[in-house]
Amino acid sequence: MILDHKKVERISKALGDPYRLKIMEMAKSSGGEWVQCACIGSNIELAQSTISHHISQLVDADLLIAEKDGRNARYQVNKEVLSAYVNFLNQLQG
Amino acid sequence: MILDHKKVERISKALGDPYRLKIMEMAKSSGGEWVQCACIGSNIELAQSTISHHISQLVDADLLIAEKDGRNARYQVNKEVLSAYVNFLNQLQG
DNA sequence: TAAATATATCGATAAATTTAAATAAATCAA
DNA sequence: TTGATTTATTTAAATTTATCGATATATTTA
Repeated sequence: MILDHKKVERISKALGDPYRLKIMEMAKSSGGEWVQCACIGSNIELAQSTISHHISQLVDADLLIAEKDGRNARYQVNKEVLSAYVNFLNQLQG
Repeated sequence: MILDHKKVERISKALGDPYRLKIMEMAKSSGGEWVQCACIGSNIELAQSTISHHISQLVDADLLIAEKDGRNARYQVNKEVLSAYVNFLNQLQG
């Protein structure tokens, strides 16, 4: 998968925030499993609406894959996009 | 080299702008050689002060190594930091 | 059906970022 | 030394982003 500049910008921006980095790490530490939105909320000291907004940005950047389960939502790291982003960065090294 | 979260945030933010991405690519395409600041300026349609500001952000994030040569400045991609950033991202894949 | 729960969206405001004009500082060249 | 050149800094305006409270939507449970 090849990312265009707009996409790389979107991903970088999404990763440029401490709370969103924390969310990514929580999604990762679940070892490939889905992470509940509620679980994220209980570990970050921000309003629920703010957390929802942060998650949206990660999903919009395709860094997280979202899934609805009844009234809950759960998320997973999108390894394919992350690895395409890494490829772009490696190519930046010359 | 291991990057803390603050550093990762700083790097991501620096990469989250189209002009700064363009600057990084210009620095890369020089094949390990130094790129003149003036060269960057002549390829980006922004005010000189704005470009200088963008470059500062890349240098502050340690994505670019800066060197002064008389009244000129030149830059190089910091491969070590870029690769540490890539390591962080890979580790995010679980 | 009604109440409770989980998440998303909207509107307002605060904070941060982007941009450029003006200016400063340093160096080069005549 | 004087004037031109290159880059950095300062300041201010415009734009974008972050945050939260209130509310909406969808779903589960009693």
